[in-house]
Amino acid sequence: SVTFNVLLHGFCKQGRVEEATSLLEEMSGNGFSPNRVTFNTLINGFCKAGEASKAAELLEKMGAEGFEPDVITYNTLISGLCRNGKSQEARRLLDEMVSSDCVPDLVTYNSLINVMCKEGKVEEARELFNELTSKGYEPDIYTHNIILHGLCRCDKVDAAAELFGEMLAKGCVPDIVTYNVLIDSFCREGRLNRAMQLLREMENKGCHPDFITYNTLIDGLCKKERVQEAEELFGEMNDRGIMPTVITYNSLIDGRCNVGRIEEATELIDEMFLKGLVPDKVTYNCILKAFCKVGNIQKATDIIQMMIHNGWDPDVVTYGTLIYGLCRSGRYEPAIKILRSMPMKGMLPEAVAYNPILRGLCMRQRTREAMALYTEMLEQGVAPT
RNA sequence: CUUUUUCUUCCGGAA
Repeated sequence: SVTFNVLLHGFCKQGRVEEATSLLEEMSGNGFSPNRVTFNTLINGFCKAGEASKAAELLEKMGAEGFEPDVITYNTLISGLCRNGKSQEARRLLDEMVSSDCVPDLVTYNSLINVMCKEGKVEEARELFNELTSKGYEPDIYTHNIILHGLCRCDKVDAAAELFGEMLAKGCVPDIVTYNVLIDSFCREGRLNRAMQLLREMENKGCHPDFITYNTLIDGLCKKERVQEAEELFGEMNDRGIMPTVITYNSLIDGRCNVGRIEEATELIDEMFLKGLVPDKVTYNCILKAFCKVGNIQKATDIIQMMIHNGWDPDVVTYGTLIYGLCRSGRYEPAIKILRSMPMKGMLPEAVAYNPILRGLCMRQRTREAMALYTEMLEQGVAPT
């Protein structure tokens, strides 16, 4: 059954949880009995696929088949529920975990610290981090990376630098994630040269950059409109045999678009297909935005068609962008029409979708229509920004 | 054999 669990894990890692589930059912019919690891694997699979409720159902089923959840089960669900925005349920599970004498381990604490950071409660996270030692746990590389990332993301760069120093002093060796976090942080601060320097530093320390390192730097350079340097780095990445991902291309595409190289950006889509990479919604949304900005509604519509043709449903961002584009071209009626069609596609327009229309109407002395639309927006329960 | 950390479009947060 170890072999079978490995197989299930493989399916889950590829996001094919449904297939994993049916495979399990099939095997159960043939007399195979799942163990705790089997359940843990599937619970994790559902969590990662964004189906937290199905994961919770599996917990029930697991109990019904006589398996008590263990630390790993709880850890998986706690982080999974939080990722899916169900932190109150996670809280409940944590209590259940403690009351059922299942002792939280370092992984549990790392998850909790991470959630606190993601919720913007970095101070609270730091407190828990400091309490770890007295609880008998030594913060590991995960703990440090989580806190470092949390501090960087809320611009507490000095605190982050200090922690990094402490980390080194304690003999905790920075790993590739640590470097990636720091490089990203430098990029966001606009200190691109420092970020590039860190890339070379990590190599000297024997830590080899991976695709995330390059993606981070390429995106950072693109955001600063240093697209040519980003392209050079992209070349370096290829030379070293590090395969680009969809995210690499999305960054480059967005970068080229933002410096007005829309045609060249579009060419990258073809290149992606040649490399076996499948452009995603983000890819199309980037190009769409570029055409909208220059008021080319025809090309904008074309790209949406291409997106649909390749099997992607336009999302809120797509619609928001198109509405923005139509407004820029003064075409308010079609913009409003699209806005109104959104609920039929199962999407509730947010304020972002209304804003360009409202702004445009106001600037064109069509305040009355703007007010009517604004009232309508409030009636739909959309919060103004 | 299973659980925790890092990268892309829109928005938000802060001002």
